[in-house]
This record gives sequence, C-alpha cells and structure tokens, in this order.
Amino acid sequence: MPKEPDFIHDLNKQQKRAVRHSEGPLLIVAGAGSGKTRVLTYRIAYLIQQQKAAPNEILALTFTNKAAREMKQRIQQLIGDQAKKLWMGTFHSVFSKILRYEAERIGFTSDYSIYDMDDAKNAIKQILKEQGYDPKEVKPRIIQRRISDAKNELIKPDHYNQKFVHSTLDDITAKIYGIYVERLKQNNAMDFDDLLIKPIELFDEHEDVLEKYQDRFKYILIDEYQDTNHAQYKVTNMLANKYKNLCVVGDDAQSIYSFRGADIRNILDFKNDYEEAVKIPLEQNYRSTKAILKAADSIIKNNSQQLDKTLWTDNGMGETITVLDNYDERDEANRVADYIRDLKARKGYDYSDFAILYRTNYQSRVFEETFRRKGITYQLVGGLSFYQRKEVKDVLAYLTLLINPDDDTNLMRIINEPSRGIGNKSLSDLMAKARESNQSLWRILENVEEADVYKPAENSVKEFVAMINELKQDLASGKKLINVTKKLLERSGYMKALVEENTPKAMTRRENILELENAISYFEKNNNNPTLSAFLQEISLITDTDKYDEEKPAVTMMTVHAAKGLEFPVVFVVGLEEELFPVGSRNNEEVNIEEERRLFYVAITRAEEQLFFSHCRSRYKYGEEQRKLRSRFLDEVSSDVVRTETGSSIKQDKERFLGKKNNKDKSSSNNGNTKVEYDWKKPLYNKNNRSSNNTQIHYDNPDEDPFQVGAKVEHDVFGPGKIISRSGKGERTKVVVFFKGRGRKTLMLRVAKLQVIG
DNA sequence: TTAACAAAGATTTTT
DNA sequence: TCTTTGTTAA
Repeated sequence: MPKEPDFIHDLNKQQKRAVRHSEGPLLIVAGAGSGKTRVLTYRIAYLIQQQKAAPNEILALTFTNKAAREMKQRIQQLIGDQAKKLWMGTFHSVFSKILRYEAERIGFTSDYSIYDMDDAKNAIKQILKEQGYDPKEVKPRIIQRRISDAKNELIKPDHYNQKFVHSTLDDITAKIYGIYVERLKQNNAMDFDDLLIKPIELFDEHEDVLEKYQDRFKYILIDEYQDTNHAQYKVTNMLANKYKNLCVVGDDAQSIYSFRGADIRNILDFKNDYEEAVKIPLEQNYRSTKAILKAADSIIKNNSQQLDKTLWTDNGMGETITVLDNYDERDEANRVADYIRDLKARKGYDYSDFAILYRTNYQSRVFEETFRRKGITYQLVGGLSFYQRKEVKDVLAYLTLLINPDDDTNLMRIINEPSRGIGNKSLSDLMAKARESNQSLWRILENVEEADVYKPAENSVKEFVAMINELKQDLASGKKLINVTKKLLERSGYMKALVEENTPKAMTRRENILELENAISYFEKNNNNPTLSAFLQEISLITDTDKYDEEKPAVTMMTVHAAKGLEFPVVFVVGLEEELFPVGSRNNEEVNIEEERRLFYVAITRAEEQLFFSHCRSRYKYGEEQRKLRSRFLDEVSSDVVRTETGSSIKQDKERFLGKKNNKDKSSSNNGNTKVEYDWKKPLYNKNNRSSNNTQIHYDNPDEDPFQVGAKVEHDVFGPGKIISRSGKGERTKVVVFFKGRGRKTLMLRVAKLQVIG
C-alpha cells in the first residue's frame, strides 16, 4: 500500500477518521461549517492515492453543478489531472448521462428531450384539455405536483389508483398521470423526476446493465444526503449493493427540501439500513463566531427530531447580532445598504463579503432598485434563470426539434412563433388528428395534405416542415452548430420579428439570444464531441445558482435555499416576519414549521463574522400595504447574542405562538384583531439618522399634478398616449404610458417632456 | 387569425 | 404591482 499522502495532516482527528475509513458504509454527520467538503474531497483523493479505486470507479453525487465543479477542482489540486476522470456531478446530470448510453433499452433514443417544470406543466395542461377538463378548475400545477410526488415515491400510474382513497382529485390525477407517462414516452422526453426513476426501471428490467454499473462504481459518495428523496435513495442503494462502499455526508439540521420529496428519514435511518455502518460526527465549526453559533443552536433546539451532535468552535465570541426594525421594505433595503456602506468604510470589508438572504425571490426587487440607485454593485443569484426566458426557450425548442421531432410539447411551442398563420383552430385540428392515429404531431405535419385543414394554414405548415428538414440536413451534413442556429434564426423569421417589434423588451430578447449563441459557440469550442444533443441536455440541467461568482466584487442577493453550502463574512437575513419567514400557508396546507426553522438555521450558519436580522412592520403585497408581525424565530433566538440597533436587548415573547396553531384564520394576522406588538406611531429611530432619498420637490400636492393614472398625454417622440400607472415620489416619479402602436413605455416624469392633452 | 384591451391572479423554496 | 390569460373587434 502506498505511503499516506502529506495532505492527510491538514485534517483534525474526526476528519482523518472519515478520510481513512476504507470498506463498508459510512455516515458522516457534518454540522454546519465543519469542513465536510474538505473531508469529501480529501477522501476521494485519498482513495485514489491509496489505489483503492481508479478515478473512473468513483461516483460522487452532489446537488448543484457548482458544488461538483468546485470539488473536482479541489481534488485536482491534490492529485492532478486524473481527477478529470471521476464520475462527479448532480444526481440529475450523472443519471442523464447514463440514460443517454442506455436509452434504447427502455424505449427511448439517446436524443431524448428533458422537460423542465414549465414544459411538464404545459404537457399536463394539454392533456387536461384533451380530456375535457377546464384548466381553470383543475389546476395543471396541482396535478403536476401530485404526479411528481408519486414519481418520487416510486408509485406507478396503475398503482396510484389503489393507493389513495378515491377523491375526485385522486381519480383525475391517476388518469392524467397514466396519459402523461405515455405521452412523454411518445415524445421521447423525460422530466426531471424521470432522470431519477428511469434508471431504477432500467436496472430493474435489465440485470446486466445494473451489474455493469455496480461493478464500475467501487466507491459511491453522496453529498447533502439529508436532501435526497426516495428515488435517489433507491437508485444509489441499487448501485452500492455489490461493494457496499457507500459514503453519505449530511446534516439533518439542514434538511430544507422536503417540498421536493426529500425524506429526512434517509439520513436518520441510515444506521438501520446498513447495520454495519460506521458513523462519524464532525462537530468542530471553523466558520462562525461563538455568538453566531449560539444563535443557531438556540433556534434548532426548538425542533423535535434531530441527530445528536454538539457544534463547537475555537473562534472568538465576535459581535452580537443586530436586529433591524423597519417601517417597510424600502426602509429595510435602504438601511441594509447603509450598513453595508458603513461596514465597508469603517472595517474595510469588500462588497463581496456581504450577502443578503431572503425567503422568497420576489423580495430581491426592492433591494435591486435601492442598490442600483445607491451605486452599490450586487449580483443576483436565482430567480428567473437565463435558460427559462421565453426567447431562449423558443430557440432551444427549435433546436430540440432538429434531433427529436416527435417532441410535441416543443413543437407546439414554436410552430406559430413568430406567427406564421397556423392559429389555434388549425393547430387543435392537427393535434386531434395526431391523437386519433396515435402518431406524433410532426408525422401529421409531414403529410398535411391528408389532414385536410384550411388552405392558408396548410401552406404555412408545408413551409415550416421544409424549413425544419433543411436545417436537419445541415446538421446531419456536419455543419457547425452555431451556423445552424444562426440560419434557424433567419429562416424562421424569429429575428426579423424581434427587429420589427422594436421595443426595449425586444432589444433585451435579442441580447439574450446573442448570449445563447455565445454559449453554443463556447460549448462547441470546448468539447471534443460537441453534439447538439449533448448541448441541450447539459444546459437543461444548468441553474442560475451555478452562476454565482464569489470573486465578483459585488454584494450577493439570493434565497436561503440557494445559499446552502456557501459562507460570507457578513450576512443579512431579511424579511423576518410571520407569513413570510416562516412562510404563510397556501390553500390551507399546513406549513412545515420545523423545516422553516431549519431554513432559518441554514441562513444563520452562513455567517462567518457578523450577522443582521431584519424585519418590516408593513410590506406591500400585490400593491397593497399589509401589516406584518415580527417572526416568531426572533423570539426563539438566545437573547444574550442579539441586540437592537440602539444596543438594548430585544423584547421577547416566546409564548406568543404557543397553542395558537399557525394562524388558521389568515386575515386575523393582518388586521387589528390579533395582538399587534408595536406602537404603530412610535418613531423607530431618529429622523436625522434616517436615510431619505425621497426629496419631494415636484408636485407636493397631488391635486396640482396633472399626470395621474388615466390622463391622456402627448410625448414629442412617441405621440399621444395614456398613463397606465405611476410609481415613485417627487423627482423619482415614473409613469407607464401606453402609446398607440408603440406599446408601453416607462418614463421618468422629470425627464420626459409630457404634455397633458384633451 | 391576429392584435388590442380588460380582467384575473400571483409569491414559497429547485434539480 | 406586474404578468399572464381571455375576450372582442378588425
């Protein structure tokens, strides 16, 4: 056996144990900031260095592409280029690759499409319509949700019926589920869930395939094990069954994905599943100050079930945590911005040292506006991802058709985009024909003459088919991807339509398409076998979270979910209000308060040096002001580590939420019926302290301001129009004006020379 | 068939 | 508030 590598001495005792463990199942319970990524990377490097396995015999599964990429890089630093041969990636990307090799065995081709949530929802909506349901009454996303849950629990359509009591919704779901599965197969398409459960089917039905992969993967490692769902549990179990060298790393206190089917029992019961499993806890935290750890610990103690462990740290006590009490979200954003500037100036922090974490994506908007106005650079992670934008998805849909013409969902998406005279009527006629003859829509299009639709549409279809076929030819003859894409944009008229539209929106879309072209060129240059199919599958699994750049000199804004696994010197956890964090219940479904609490725990433990909590007394929702109660979590934090801005301790009221079951009556929390704990009029802080940007100069009295909603106005470039909405105050008043033939424009009242007419 | 306008509805979290 | 969906007129 080779001599132990020097790098083993970088580790503490427990970490060494975990790295040296060789045969058999291993459970590493890794508290926040305890160096679990380090253990994983070192363990993999160690296995290779000790010649326990070759790089391509090790399978390491993560939850984000970014985590995989980084881990690979770090291993490469330890053992060199052989790290490139590791099987390392997200569950979804690794199994989509395996499925590409083995697709034929389960009745797909290797060019199968991957449907994201949006595509899947569209497909379900289409099926609902065909089956005579009104998508308004039976909501596609509810059905989708149920189907997804069933899939993750490995319940097949024909069992769905038997499993549930027959409510109407169960019956509908069972029916749609069956058709959906069939339809996807006809379309040669898989949704995200399929990428996990199709391998299970594959292995079940083909012993030889299972054995092949069992033999290959001598060691299997799984990161964030607390967030695996049943399907992920099952598929890795199957693969590990031969060598039983399964190493899982996780922290039950950080399980935050149950809405995606993650089953916390996978980690809690690991010792039961594998009796011979060795359990190693990592309890020393290297990340945070004592104050921050204490806050985290005082929160998680309120949860009932968790694995035993005590986090401790050698780090100093650090600063106390500051609670910011704000009027509303504008105020909140302003003050967070001011704190960032102040800390940067006084303590020498860089913008990249700060993170703003929130529960929901829409909270980012106010922060973005404020930071832009104040000239603070920021990077937004998450939200609507690049690859989910309409124009990008449209172009990708065209490209998908070139290799997978049977994909009805993508075909429907672009057959009349830009409009080429194939309207709803003709389309549903064609679709009906397809269903009748059990063929894909594309086959019907290829023989439109026989379909007997109305003439102008028929001609358009013929042209469309000719265009797709021509592009297919180009692709088959080895023409470069990027050139095919450019030609496609020309021939389809997609670019022309955007150019003619000539709105700012259309401009952005063109820019996005350009960026997509760049992505294609880049892919083509940096891959040794750059097929269209590989490109499409790769990007359909990319998320915006993967884009986060820790080097970028900018404040990071993201959801707490997206922040998992990251760390920042200074963290602001904002929007700590009831019905927001913890979230409010939706259609009477009960909120999983323990998971919300774990989420808060994750947020806190992202901080290294300094932590802020912030909440608002009122917040705008759908343009209406709502009063907010401070989050219960603030009452749970150990009171000796938190202070208000003035330095006094915060008034806690732990009894406040006991016995009151999560505000069944939603309205009561927003009007005066419940005990509101604030004196509403009491000033929050000194007036001069307050950062005010609303210099009221222009029309102080609204009666004198003629530019109200509904007013008819004239612009010297755009001509006559009507004010649709207005926002902002004083100098910053903006109005949205609808100009005939030119669409909506957002104008600054101060800048645009508007005249009231009529 | 399409564009223009009005009305409804949306905010959990994500591979 | 902003975006998506439905209805109506051309």
